[in-house]
Amino acid sequence: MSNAKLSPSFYQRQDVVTIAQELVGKVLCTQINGEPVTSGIITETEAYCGRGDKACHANNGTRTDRTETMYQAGGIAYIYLCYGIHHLFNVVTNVENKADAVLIRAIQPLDGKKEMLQRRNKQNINPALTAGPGRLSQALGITTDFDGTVLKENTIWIEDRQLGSGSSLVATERIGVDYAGEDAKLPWRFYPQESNWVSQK
DNA sequence: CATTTGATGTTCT
DNA sequence: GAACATCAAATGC
Repeated sequence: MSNAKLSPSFYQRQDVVTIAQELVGKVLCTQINGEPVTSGIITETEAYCGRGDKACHANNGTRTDRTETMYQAGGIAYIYLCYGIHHLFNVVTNVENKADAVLIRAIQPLDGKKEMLQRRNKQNINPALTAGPGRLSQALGITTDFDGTVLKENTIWIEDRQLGSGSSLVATERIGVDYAGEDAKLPWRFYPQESNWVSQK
């Protein structure tokens, strides 16, 4: 059962925080415009809940053209532009009209390292290549063009390669959400204790 | 080293 | 206009 793609039933569970924890160690893969597959181990995630979490774009039933994607059933990509420059990749979870999502903040490169270096205009493989939500999206060729894409092969998908869990997960406050008041303190950011591939240390 | 700043688009006031 | 789930380059020690 290695290389199993995660199925809709994985994403459509109710507890976005559990899903965020389980996504760490899974493998995010992309194949953009017929280019070689690029992939990496997910090393950092954050959970966002559409109900009672002020840090979430779709909190409190806020529906805009941008957040409409998050209200769809789990198992699709929610990608939006941050600070006018960076494409941030999220996995939509839960069922239709429950706007939960998991932000992927960092990966560790596996396949297609050459393509990732080209897309990032870098010479060497180090955490600056893919550790950070804007960085990994650029490395994998993810743009807002793929907002709402179903997570399946030949574009964007996630595999469970049964990689040993390695070290235990650390839970901390989320990054860059100070504006959310009390909700900014929720320990909904997860990464492996011993990984160097996280967005800040 | 740390801190500041410029880039840049979408959403909300 | 201001703020924003950011990054890289420039500036200041």
